[in-house]
Amino acid sequence: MEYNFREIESDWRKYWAENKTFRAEDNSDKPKYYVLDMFPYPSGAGLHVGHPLGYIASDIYARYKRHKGFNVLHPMGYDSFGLPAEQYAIQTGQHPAVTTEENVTRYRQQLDQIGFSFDWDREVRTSNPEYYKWTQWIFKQLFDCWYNNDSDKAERISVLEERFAQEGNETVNAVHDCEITFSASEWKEFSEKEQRAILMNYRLTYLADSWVNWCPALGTVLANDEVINGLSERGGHPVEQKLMRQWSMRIKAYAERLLTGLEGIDWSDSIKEQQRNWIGKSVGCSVKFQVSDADSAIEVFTTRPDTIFGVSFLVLAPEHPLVDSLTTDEYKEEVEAYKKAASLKTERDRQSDVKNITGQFTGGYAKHPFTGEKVAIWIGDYVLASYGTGAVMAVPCGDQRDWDFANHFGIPIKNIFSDIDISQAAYTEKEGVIADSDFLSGLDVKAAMAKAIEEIEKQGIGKGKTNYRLRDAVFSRQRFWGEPFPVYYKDDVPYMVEDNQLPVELPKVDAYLPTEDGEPPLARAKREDWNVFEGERMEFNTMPGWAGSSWYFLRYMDPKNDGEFVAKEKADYWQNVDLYIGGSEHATGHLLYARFWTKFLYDMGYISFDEPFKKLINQGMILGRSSFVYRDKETGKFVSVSKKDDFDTIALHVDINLVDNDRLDIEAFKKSRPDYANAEFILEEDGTYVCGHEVEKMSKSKFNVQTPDELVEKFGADTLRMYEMFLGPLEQAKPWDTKGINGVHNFLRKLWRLFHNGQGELEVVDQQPQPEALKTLHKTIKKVTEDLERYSFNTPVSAFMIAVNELTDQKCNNKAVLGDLLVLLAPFGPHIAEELWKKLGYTTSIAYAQWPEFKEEFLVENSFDYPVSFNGKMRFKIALPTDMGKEDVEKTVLASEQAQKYLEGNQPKKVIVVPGRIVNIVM
RNA sequence: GCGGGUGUGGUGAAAUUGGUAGACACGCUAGACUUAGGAUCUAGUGCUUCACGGCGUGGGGGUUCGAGUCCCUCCACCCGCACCA
Repeated sequence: MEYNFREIESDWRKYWAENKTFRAEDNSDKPKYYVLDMFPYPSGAGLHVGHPLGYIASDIYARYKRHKGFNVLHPMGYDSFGLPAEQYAIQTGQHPAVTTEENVTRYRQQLDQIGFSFDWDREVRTSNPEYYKWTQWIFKQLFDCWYNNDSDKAERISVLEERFAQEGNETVNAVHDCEITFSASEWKEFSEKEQRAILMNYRLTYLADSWVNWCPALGTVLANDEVINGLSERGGHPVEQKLMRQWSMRIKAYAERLLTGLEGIDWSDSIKEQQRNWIGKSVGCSVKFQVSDADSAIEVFTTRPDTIFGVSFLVLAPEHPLVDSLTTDEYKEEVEAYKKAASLKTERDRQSDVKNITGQFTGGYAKHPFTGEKVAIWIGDYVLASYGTGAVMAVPCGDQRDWDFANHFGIPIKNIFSDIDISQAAYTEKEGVIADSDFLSGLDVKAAMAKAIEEIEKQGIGKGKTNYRLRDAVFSRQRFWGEPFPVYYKDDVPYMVEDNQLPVELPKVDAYLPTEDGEPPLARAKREDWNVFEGERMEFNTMPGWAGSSWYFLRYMDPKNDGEFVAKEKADYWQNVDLYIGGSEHATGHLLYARFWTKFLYDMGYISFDEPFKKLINQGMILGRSSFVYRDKETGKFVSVSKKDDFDTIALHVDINLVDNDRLDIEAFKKSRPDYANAEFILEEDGTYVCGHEVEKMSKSKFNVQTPDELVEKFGADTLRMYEMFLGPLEQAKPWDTKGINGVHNFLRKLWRLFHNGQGELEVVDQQPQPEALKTLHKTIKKVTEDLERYSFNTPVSAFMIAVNELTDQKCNNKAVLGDLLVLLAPFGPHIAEELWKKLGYTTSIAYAQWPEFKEEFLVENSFDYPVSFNGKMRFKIALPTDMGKEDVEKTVLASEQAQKYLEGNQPKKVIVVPGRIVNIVM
């Protein structure tokens, strides 16, 4: 019987589904292991070969862990809220839920044919009301909490209210935006509305007027991680700054913990570094500069308090609130003009205009806090309103931007560094000796910093401070297809919907566009269209894409629980994700938000771990290999690649399905489009048309999309799985190339033949294995096990090929050896492994067969492989027991016949021994 | 500018703690066989040389009996961040 993968694979998939082979138990004596993929957004395009790459790797690992005796949780679901379904809805009027349902069905079909061992009973979809009920509930928890810096965790807002009532807010060490201070009695005097407005400044999710990234083309605001170089991540539309009343998440509260938490998790340096960058911690201090002719003071943030005597001017952001009051009449016009020009610049303009130095003197002066000298106050758009205090003290001798600014405007530069020349550039190194600086003179930079902060604090003009670049995350989207907020308004004050009324479901709307007044689509819903309606109106915004994905890994533990987002005992059993696989594009988005929410839920005692993903692997992107034909502009003929330079041609993408090994299938090409029916060609000498090629991102428009479906049809799922792994290291980006897939397919055929005789009948013997077969087997056990333990998925495939080649040469058909080999192979090619396993006479699925144990004794022989003369050295490759010490190896080798012959009675100069390996004898 | 990563045959890539570089596979060459299957089998395939040999892991230098691997330095490419005070 031939290797009939089609029949085998569909049979086994049916068997697994019917028997729920991969169901994870919530209670088990076995140790748990949680393997998770980043769940996909079910787009209309379906899966291409790049999507399953990570899923295959995680599936291999999950199956491996089952063989190793773990109770494995390996679920899958859909991040099913999102923009494309909504855009489609706007165009066609079809409800996004319908589109989403269709796409999910298609995804499921495609996923199913690859033979994944998901526990589908635990599937989650973020757009299901039973799911987003709990997204809304978590939002409510965040609303009901504030961050206490003293206990360094989130606490209930009721605790805060009590403290306000007892001591006011001055003694409360919270992360907040509250600009006023009040006493206990004042607090009690406030109306409820006033109290709620104040509390809003403390809540972990809050409604406030904030400067947000507004994308007119998408008609919604975006979070910072959704904006790349001033353009929207989706669609690449321009983004502008706009002041809007929006919900935000006070992620800043967790900045320090998000930073330190990175140390304990096993993620790649590059992702950790990206998160560190994004959080952007800088340690320094704040300093107040008294404005000369006014009562006000300008507070600046600096990381170099040691250079305070080098200050020669201050620069404020054009948006700084004090600018207007500082500006003298003389400069009013120029300052206004500058402010206007700055406000017209988009984020993108400002970034691309970095080298252009601009600024404007305000006419105002401040007093240097130590020298009392006059310090000119400028405005400049290189100072960002949103970072620090929106004002900087400029030290041209120690900061290149300040140096450039001073030189450009002819401001004198004071040098406070000993023996450093600053005539050509600023001295930005954080080492050296400070000079000409009163009490700091003679100190090195480090000591001067400490001393400066001490002095600043003593004088009460500032204090040591840590700043983070991380901004609070905007949480509202003016879209339809997202989670509704569990929020209603009464007297324009937001209130939360009661728990027992959740979920607030998406209401029916007549169109998915914003209203004429520019309100979000939900504003179209009538009162009766809402399943919950309270107060004067409901919240019209919806939550962003990352809301549902920030906690979904918890829901898999207890997907059907209607009373809690996850039962405590289930979360305690499963703990955090042991292995998480997905793309690196979520570094500063999903991966950061999920960590934030996990830490919050931990603070609240709902879960007992504060990092969601222990080990993270980022699979590389699979790129497409596009094919091109070259059309002569003059004649319209298609010119083969080697001759294209003789003509004036344009390159056209050609569907890769019409191309095999760069050779164009001319007949199929002619049929592919009516206007190609009479195409003429200029061919190669051998009469074929050879296409050009290029590596690009896989996309429909480039005709370079390879779907897994066709490959499964042609070669089977096992071949596809193993080939995707064989392609190269998981984490590396690589172009898709189907060329080598035959090699993997042939390997599986060869494996099949190993079990069968020439007539195609099963032929295995159940007796004592040959030593050489055992050697091959145990070599493979060692290799595959070690490789999987270090998450290497490509190298085991080669090991299998070597094993099968060797066993074929040995004509091995030993049941015990082949059985163990099948277990090793099962994670990679589960269908063929199951089939052959059954043929060997086993009645239960191979999925839980015990992983074979490596035994060194089968590899070791007490003999010298060969001695070689090597540049005056005698080299032995030996295989000796590893427990034999270096000295014993040396003695044994020297005593050997071969060595004696080489030495001819002389003493060796040196003997170098690597145990279990090689011995060099130097004469 | 800062940070992270990668450089190995025609191609994808292997290579424990430094220990025969190029395993395995694709492709290619020659041959065998056939029940034409994306078959199978045999031999070859880093460069160079008729050969002996020599040279080879981006370039240069170093440590070592021995370096793809460790150290220094330079180069190229990729990714992330970037007037962040």
